[in-house]
Amino acid sequence: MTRALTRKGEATRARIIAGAASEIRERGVDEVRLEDVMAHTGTSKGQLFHYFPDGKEGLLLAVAQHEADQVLSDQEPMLSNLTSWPAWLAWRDRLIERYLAQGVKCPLNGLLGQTGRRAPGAQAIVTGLMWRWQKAITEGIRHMQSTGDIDPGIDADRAAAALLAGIQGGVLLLLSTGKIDHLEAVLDLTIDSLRADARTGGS
Amino acid sequence: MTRALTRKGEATRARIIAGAASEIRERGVDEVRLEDVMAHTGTSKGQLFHYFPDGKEGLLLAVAQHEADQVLSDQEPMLSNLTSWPAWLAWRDRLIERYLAQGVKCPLNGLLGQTGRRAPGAQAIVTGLMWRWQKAITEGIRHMQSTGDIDPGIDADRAAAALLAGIQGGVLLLLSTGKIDHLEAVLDLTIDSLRADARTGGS
DNA sequence: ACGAAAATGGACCTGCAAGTCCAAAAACCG
DNA sequence: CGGTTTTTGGACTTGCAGGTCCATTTTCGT
Repeated sequence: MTRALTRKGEATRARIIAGAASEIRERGVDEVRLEDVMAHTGTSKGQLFHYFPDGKEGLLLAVAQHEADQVLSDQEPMLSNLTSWPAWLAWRDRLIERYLAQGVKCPLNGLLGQTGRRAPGAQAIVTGLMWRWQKAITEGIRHMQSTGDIDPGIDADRAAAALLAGIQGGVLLLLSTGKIDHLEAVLDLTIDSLRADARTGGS
Repeated sequence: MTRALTRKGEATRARIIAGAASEIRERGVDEVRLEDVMAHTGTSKGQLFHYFPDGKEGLLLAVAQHEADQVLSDQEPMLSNLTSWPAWLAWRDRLIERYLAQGVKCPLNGLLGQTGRRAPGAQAIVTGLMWRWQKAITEGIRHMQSTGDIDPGIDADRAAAALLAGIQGGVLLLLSTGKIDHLEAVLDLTIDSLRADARTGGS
């Protein structure tokens, strides 16, 4: 196979991805020229096309994957341990804190709308991210149902879908308005609603 | 003033905006060249820059405003008449129907992420759209509270913020995954939650 | 009808950013 | 070590899309 990557090469490749990702978060996909990436990572055009033969498209794809992974790992270990109400609140706090800190510089912003159009494969990456994300939430709900903290009658998948959508919309509105209020409202009200269902036994 | 626009001119200008909007919905902002707009609307380059002296940026801004208005007017008259539970469900159905029909060709997709970066003013347009949208929902909730159909104890603005975020996220996920499930789940569960609060009197 | 202002068509210019190419340097491996 | 492969630098090419310009036609107001 053509699988040949020196240790140094591996490092350079990683540096390019990380640098490009950072640059894109800062300025947006279509404001970032390959030249910017070169300057920011101390590389040459030859290197870019050496490690990403498909040019910008290939690079964007790699960046998209990098960012998608980051989004989830930033929520760990909370996201994978939604096993009690305090754990849910800790996860909530982590989300708020994270998005508040990053403000407008959101990797999702780049991934969706922008990268998605150019690189067809990026669509798949986003879909995969959402799927994994929702799956984690679903498992959290199921666990709470198994312990009786959430009414077993509700459809865990459907509830997770709604919560995930709320989060995405909250982040979107954070990007548009600069205010975190929507994200907060969604998280608090949705989680409250899950707790309420347990109390009232609403089917 | 330089305010001079013949009847014919007005028509041409409108045709350009409508055509550009359609083209952008179809292929995305950065896939649409001025040449495409010209071909699609039967206009010349001279006309484009005659009606939009700021070039592509100005045109995009006009398109953004056009699309933003469309988003809300598409929800009328339901959105402004959220005065009973059947009315809420009718609104819900209209939303589902509308977004199901338009599928991936979403004006918001163009407005956010893409137009937003290029034209600073587009950000303001999106913010304005969200604000008006949320205001309409808030008023719906307040009305239901006044008739006792929703518990007066809940924060109408906060609930509306959460619902709006859910809708945005639902649409976003529709764009990513092609499935309407998230939007449906958000609408149904959120509205159900509002009704439940009325029954249980949960504060 | 007629002069002024607006509308239209399209040739032309220009800058820029992606992509190509190759030659030199460094790393790898037995 | 020495041959081979990878890595690197950067000059050069190319295509294209946005923007400029102006000559011509149409519309408008009186």
